Amino acid sequence: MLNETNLEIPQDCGDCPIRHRAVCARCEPDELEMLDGIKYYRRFQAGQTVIWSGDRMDFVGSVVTGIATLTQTMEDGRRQMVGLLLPSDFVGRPGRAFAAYDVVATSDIVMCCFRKKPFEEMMARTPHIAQRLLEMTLDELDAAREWMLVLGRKTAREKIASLIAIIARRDAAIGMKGRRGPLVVDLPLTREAMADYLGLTLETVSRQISALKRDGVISLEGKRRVTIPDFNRLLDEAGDDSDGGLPA
Amino acid sequence: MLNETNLEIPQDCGDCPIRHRAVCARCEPDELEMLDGIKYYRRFQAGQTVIWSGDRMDFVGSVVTGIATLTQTMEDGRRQMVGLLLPSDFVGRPGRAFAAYDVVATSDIVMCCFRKKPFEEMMARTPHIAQRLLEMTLDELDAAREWMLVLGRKTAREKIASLIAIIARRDAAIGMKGRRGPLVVDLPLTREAMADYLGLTLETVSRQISALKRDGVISLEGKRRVTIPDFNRLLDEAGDDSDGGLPA
DNA sequence: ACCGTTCCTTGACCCAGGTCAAAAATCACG
DNA sequence: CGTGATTTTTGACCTGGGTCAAGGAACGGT
Repeated sequence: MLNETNLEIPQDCGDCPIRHRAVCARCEPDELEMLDGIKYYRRFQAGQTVIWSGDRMDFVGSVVTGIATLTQTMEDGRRQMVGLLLPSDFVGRPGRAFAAYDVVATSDIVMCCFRKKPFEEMMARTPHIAQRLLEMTLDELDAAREWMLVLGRKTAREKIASLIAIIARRDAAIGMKGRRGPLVVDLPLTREAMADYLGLTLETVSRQISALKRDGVISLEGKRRVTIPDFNRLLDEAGDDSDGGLPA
Repeated sequence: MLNETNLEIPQDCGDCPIRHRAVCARCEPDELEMLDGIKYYRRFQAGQTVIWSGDRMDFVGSVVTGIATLTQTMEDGRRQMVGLLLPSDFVGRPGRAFAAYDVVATSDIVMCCFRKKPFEEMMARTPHIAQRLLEMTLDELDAAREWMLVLGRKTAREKIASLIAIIARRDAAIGMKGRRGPLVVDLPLTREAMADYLGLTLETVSRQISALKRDGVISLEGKRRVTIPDFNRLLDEAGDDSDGGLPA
């Protein structure tokens, strides 16, 4: 666990895996070069806390590889995940000095960071960045609202099915690997993290996953790898309109 | 109910009550004048649906007066409110052709609308608008995330206390009326709408309000008017850090 | 003042999911 | 491959909030 994989990965924006999805997606070559000048990479190990809620935040940045979570915690320890950060997702809020949520690395991650001040200045001069950030924020708001429906109105079984469906969709959006036939998805979360995401207990998560497996909606290989023989069946179990599925 | 109060209220942006909080907040006089040229007002009566989810949306706009809600509905009728639109809040998403949620007028409302196309064009040329919209969207995202904690982890009693606290805070932010002493707040929502907001049934909402009254946390005058003798007590019941309250 | 409608309250009962407890599976590491 | 730590599964039981049902209270129209 304590392996020091802190080698810096100096990288050119040109071969960046998230070049076309992150805040910089719309930037012209010259703008990109300026960003290139103020960026630096940071690595975090699985389980590490990137930022504590309430801490001063002197940077913003993008997840380049790996998965992180945004969570809120009440005084008595109840926790709710409020965001799942996949590659290209943005962390931090320009114009805000203190973190509003805990950010935790769920897997080993690499982040592309910018010191807040220079980034804000650059944003003021570069509409392409602000435009892209607005677009991404609107997408996140939509995702948050969909999640409010899940949290407020769905049953435990529907919640699990919804989570698997969402992860499967995002995987598909990125990887575009072998369409047709059964999907295979890696759940990047522990049962406890899923529970925090879904407003459930980890016992209930476990029971409902077992139930979906028993009923043939999914099958498991190990604890984390899920096979989905029929995606529409899964959407049905999630209580979603079955037309909202993958692009055909 | 069918009184035709459809008189247009031609209004100058200069005396607009939401001039300094809406999308136009940052605009310079000349920019404001351009907006003025493409705006028009629409009124809706309490209970009227402004937009149905899935409908083509050819305008965006701001709530000027009154209250509206954003809700999502599942096929079987389960409903979740995902936004509460108060004066100055923005409706619609630039770049999106179809509404993602139902928008319903909870009280009589006046909206300041812009046809989508001209507004988008103007946004591209006017960074002040895009900047303000980004800021507002980030605020909404924060609100949505706070709401995810409420939906996912709070008890029914805490949910009700949270809702009252939030409405009290927003009222205070706008009105800045008589600080000190017991707050008086009008709940702009029916019990059913509160239930849709909180992921509860209306019966549970009613019971919990009665319980908070019985325990002296609030008192009621009629069904909608709430008096809060001790705001910190209310925050406590909401499960919030009691320091997050009103500015002292 | 009466009626119909809408909104709200309260009671009785029940069940989905939480809690507590223990065992099983998996993994890291010597 | 054995040992301890971590994660997951499963069982037994309980409770918060949902469901169903019956009244009340408030309001607008005639």
